[in-house]
This record gives sequence, structure tokens and C-alpha cells, in this order.
Amino acid sequence: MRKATDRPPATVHEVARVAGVSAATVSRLLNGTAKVSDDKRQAIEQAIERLNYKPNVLAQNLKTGSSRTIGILTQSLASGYFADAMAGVDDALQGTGYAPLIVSGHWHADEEAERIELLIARRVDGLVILSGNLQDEQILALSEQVPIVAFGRQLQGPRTYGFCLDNYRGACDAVEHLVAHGHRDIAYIAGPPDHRDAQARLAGYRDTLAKHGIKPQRKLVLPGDFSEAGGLQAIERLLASSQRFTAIFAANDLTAYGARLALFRRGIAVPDDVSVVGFDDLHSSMYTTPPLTTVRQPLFDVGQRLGRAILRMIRREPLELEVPEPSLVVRESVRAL
Amino acid sequence: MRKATDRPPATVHEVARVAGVSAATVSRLLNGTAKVSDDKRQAIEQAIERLNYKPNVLAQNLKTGSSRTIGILTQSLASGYFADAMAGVDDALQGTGYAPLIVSGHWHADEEAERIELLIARRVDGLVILSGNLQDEQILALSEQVPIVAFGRQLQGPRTYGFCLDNYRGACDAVEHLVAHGHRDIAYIAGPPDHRDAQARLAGYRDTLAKHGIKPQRKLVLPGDFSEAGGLQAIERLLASSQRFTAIFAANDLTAYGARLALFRRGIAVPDDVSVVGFDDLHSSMYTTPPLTTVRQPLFDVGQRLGRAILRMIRREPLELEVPEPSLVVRESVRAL
DNA sequence: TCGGTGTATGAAATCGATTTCATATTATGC
DNA sequence: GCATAATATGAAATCGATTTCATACACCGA
Repeated sequence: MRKATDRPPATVHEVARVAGVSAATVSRLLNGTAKVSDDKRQAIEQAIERLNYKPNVLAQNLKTGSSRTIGILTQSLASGYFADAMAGVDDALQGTGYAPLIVSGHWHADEEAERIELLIARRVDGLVILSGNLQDEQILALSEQVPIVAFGRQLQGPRTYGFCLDNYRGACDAVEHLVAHGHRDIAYIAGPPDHRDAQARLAGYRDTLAKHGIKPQRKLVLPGDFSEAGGLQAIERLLASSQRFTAIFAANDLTAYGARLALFRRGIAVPDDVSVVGFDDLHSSMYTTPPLTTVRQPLFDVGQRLGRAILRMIRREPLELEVPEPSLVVRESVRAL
Repeated sequence: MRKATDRPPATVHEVARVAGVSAATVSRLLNGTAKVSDDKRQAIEQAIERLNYKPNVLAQNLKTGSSRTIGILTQSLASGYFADAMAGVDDALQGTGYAPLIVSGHWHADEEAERIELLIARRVDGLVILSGNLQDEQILALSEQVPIVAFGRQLQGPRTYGFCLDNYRGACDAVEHLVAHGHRDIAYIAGPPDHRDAQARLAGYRDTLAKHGIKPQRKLVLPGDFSEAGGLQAIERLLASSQRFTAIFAANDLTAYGARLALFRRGIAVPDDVSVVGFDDLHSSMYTTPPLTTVRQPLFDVGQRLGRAILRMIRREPLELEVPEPSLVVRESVRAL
């Protein structure tokens, strides 16, 4: 199993020796740091070819003080929501020489802080933070050590930039849609009370009802937790309470899935008996039965922007600040009354 | 905005100087490489505290020749299937000092090879390969440079280990379940013809029918591609052909989702009119309407095993070889005839 | 008291690149 | 044709840890 080329990998010095030049010249050629004469260039290129030389990234890292790595803090590795954003970041990093180092904070501030310490210890050149429970001040403090871009929080600083989508606006659009279709008894399944996106969506729901002169009914606002189980339970309770409602606005798609199942179990048809609107537009929402009308968050796009932003920040280029908009995507889960 | 401690981070040498010892002693204490006397230990610990010293990982990497990083090659960053496995690997790596470097091959052999080159260039200490289109021989060749564990391919070598779940068995279980419930006209929506898991599942379907003396009907085997769109299209075609069938076995859950929607659009109830069984047990299959009966692949568990295996391989410890089993999870999408 | 064994410690080499600084060489201007 | 500027190049320092090798010292038995 021993290969012919079973010697330790070549170094710049060996390349230099074979090419009859100095290591400095090899380095200069490879990095384009300075002009090297044509004959030496050829000699070096041949030597590299012959020795199959690949620069040792570890040595480069040490010398340059950079790991050419971007840390990504997500809240869950197994969530379609974050996965889309991560895919976007990854896409933006493609071909730039930067690789993503992904860690998960599991929605827990302490764990997030710890994981970020880990990333900084590994000398990531930049940090992408996807949502989470850290305080903005903590992030600002961290940004003295490494440039940071964040999603799900409004931040601005010399080495910090964070943006949210307009959750309020998205929720308004969703409720407007229901109202426009004649619904007035609209239940809302909330998200975690301490989650700002959830708060904004709730506010959008309330304000839109008010705008149309629909009296808010406390019993139509149900607690939830952004999970299917939460949505299921909420609607089971609502049905048990025999409160009248013709539509449900769920704080996110997962919640809507759970709600949908609760209705299904009771033989209540969507959208014929009850209309449902979600929030997020997860990929699978296109294939629920019926396909879910929902507020689209363009998370891949968000991820791309974050990736591009962190790169610009690292290179100290100005970043173009433009925030994508959520938009209602109308499918088949809402019926006109 | 300037902090009091705005000087460059401390090095071993500074710690050594402050503590009145040599850098070697500091290193020895930190790594437990040799005994150091109690008084020096205290002096060093104080110096570390005072200077807030953190070893420079980049320098450690260079000197030790290892990056304390595990490369993970996935096929998609935004797939629930792979995400579960990645979460498992991540979980196994937690607290070991190793961090995952995740790249995606997008089901394309060339891209996979390229991404792996990138990981090797970054001197990952080990490689976890999740499925993909690379040839086994290519992987074996790569394993001379770095230890590899793989999922979705049977591999065995000094620095290589790969296992599959028993897809054949899983498919047999699924079809047995349908047959036991009185179904004989069972449609099958296949996966990509060149995908081994898909091939194994198809074989399981065919053999189980044969075992029960059910004549195979060519028109009941429909092409698919492991996606919802494929499943949708397959069932639309099947319905158009007015071929009789009472059950559908889909090559994976996504396909089943698509099939389900096609039925829904035609007003065909599941499971009352047609039964459906999937494969994978994605998280959301618990919340489809109705919840999907499917063959569970314990992917988080698989990921954990992969993570533990690669660590053992790196440490040159023997690895316990035990492959988890797929299992049918019965929900509500199958009716007895 | 002396040689021998063991132990804690430091000086210096090392990992493999990049970068500074000095120098030999060539090109340029008058 | 000579002084000067510009250019390509190499030797050596550097990044910050780890590790080898040598050494000083203490301890032990004879």
C-alpha cells in the first residue's frame, strides 16, 4: 500500500532548492507580491509541478494571523429555517478561499457565548450570527475581537452590522389577506413571548385587526413556541373551548403544520372550513395539503447577503445596506368567505 | 472605544517572562507533558491570569501538524435528511476539542472531489462523508491522506470505514406492512436509478411482492427522484393512466409528500382511499396529514456513530462496529382493506 | 565524601510559510 | 560615461507555539 510519493509533502524551501531560487521568490510568485523574472517563474512552476507542492495552510495561517475561516453561529443544525440561511452564506463564501465553521447555540445564551469563544479562539476572520438569545451589548463587545454580521437583530457599528426582516409588516400582510377574504374571527398562535420576531408578528396581528375595526378577542390569541407540537396543542385547546373562528394565523410554518394536523384530526377541512396562514415559507410548505399560504422570508438570500457583508467587512470595504422584504405567497390554504 | 487591554494578545514567552520561567515550562504545564514544581506552577498560573493568556491555536496547529478539525462532506446544507446526520456528528464532536468544517458536494462527484481537496488542504484530521456520487476507489485513495468514515457506502480499510443502513430490509418491512393490511395493488415511486439506496429499496419492494405471490405490474413502478415534485408528478401520471392501486410506497418521505399532494388535489383521501408509506422518517413526517407511516432511518444516531468512529480512528483506537437498523414507524397513513 | 541516577528546567531548534532588509544588477538621465 | 534610480533576488527574521537536548541540582547508596 506504499505509494511512490510516500515522502513528506514538499515545502517552499524544497521547491526553491529544486528551482534554484530562494524561498522568498517562490512565495512572491505564488502570492503575486512582487514581479519575478520569466525564467525563474518557469523554473519554479516546474519544480512545483514535479514535487506536487501545495502550500501548508497551517503555516500560512500562523504567519498571516488569519485562518481564512468564517464562523457561523446557528441555533440548530437540523432546522430548515436556519439551514436555508447557512446555505446562503456558504454560497456567498464559495470560491473566495473562506470556509465556514458552523456551530450551534441551541437557543441558549450561555451556550452561544461559549461557542463564539471557541470560534474566536480558532481565529475566525469573521462571524455570522443567526438569531439567538445573546444580548446586543455582548455582540458589540465581541465585535472588538472580530467583525460580526448578524441576522435577527438591528445592529450598527464599525465592525458590526445586523438586520432583521420586517416581521411586523409580514404579519400585517398575512392578516390583511385574511381580512380581505372576509375573515374576522382570526385566531393567532403566538411564538415564544421573549422572541422579538414573535413579538413583532403579534403586534402586526393586533394592529391589523384594529385597523379594520375588528375587536380583539383574547381567547383567540393562543400561546405557542414555534414548533409543530405547540401549534397542535393550541388548536386542540381552541377547539375544546368552542370559541368561534374561521381562520388561523400561525406565528411560523411549523406552528401552522401542527395546527393543520389538529384540524385534520377533527375532520375540519382546510381551507373549506378553516383558513390557515403561516410565516417563513419553509420549503415543505409548498407541499403540505393544501399548500400553505404563508409569509415568505427569503432566507437563502439573507444568508448570501450576510456572507457578502462579512467578506466586505473583513476587506474593509463599505457594505451596501439593503434589506430584503418579506412577502406573502398565496397558495391554497385560504378561502374567501 | 479603546480598551485598556488593547495590546496584542500575550504569547507563551511573555507569560514565561512574567512568571520568571522559560516558555518550555509554560508549555509543559499547559499540556501536562512533564511535571513542573508547585511554585512555578503557581507563578505561571498567575501570569496567565494576569495577561489573560490564550494559546494561539494557529501556532499550535502548525507545530502539531493538526488542525483539530473534522471535515464533513454533505450533499446539501438545506436538507433535513443530512441535517440530522450532521447534528449527530456535531453532537459527538462536542467537548472533544474538534470542530466540524462542513462543505457540500451537491450530489456531484466532481464537486465532491474538489471540496474534499479543499478540506485536505486545510489539514482536517478526519473526514466524514455523507453519501454522494464519488467512487469507492476514490475514497480509498483519499484515505491515504486522511482517515475517513462514510455513510451510505460499505467500506473497510486501515483508515477507512463506511456503512449503510439496510435499505433492502427497510423496504421489505414497508411492503410487508401494506400486504399485511390487505393491499396487493401497491404502486412504487422509485428514487434516482443510479442511487444505491434507491436500488436496494426497489429490490425490497419487488422481492416482497414476489414473496407473497403478487404479480409485479410494470405500470405500478413509477420513476421519481427523491423529491416532492417527482412524487407529485408520478402520482399525477398514475392517476391519469387509470391504473388500479390501493397503496403507494414512496422511495423516500419527500416523494411521499408530493404523492400525498397529488392525491389531495384529486380529492382522494389518505388513508381511506389510498394508503401511503414513506422512507426516512423526516421530522415533519410526524405532522403531515395524516402523519406518515414510514421507515425510520435513525440519522442523528448515524451521525453520532460516524463522529465517534472518526475520533477513534484518529486516535488509532479500535472502533466498535455496530450498524443501527431501520425500523418501520406506524402512524396513520395506512388503512386495512 | 564521591560517583551515579533521576528530575526539573532552560536554551535553542523546529514547524513552513511570509516579509523585511540588504544587495547585486540593470536601466535611466544628463 | 558616470552617477543615480529602479528592480529583482536572497539571507535571515518572524509568526507562537512545541520539543529536543543539554544541564544544574538534589538525592541516594557505598
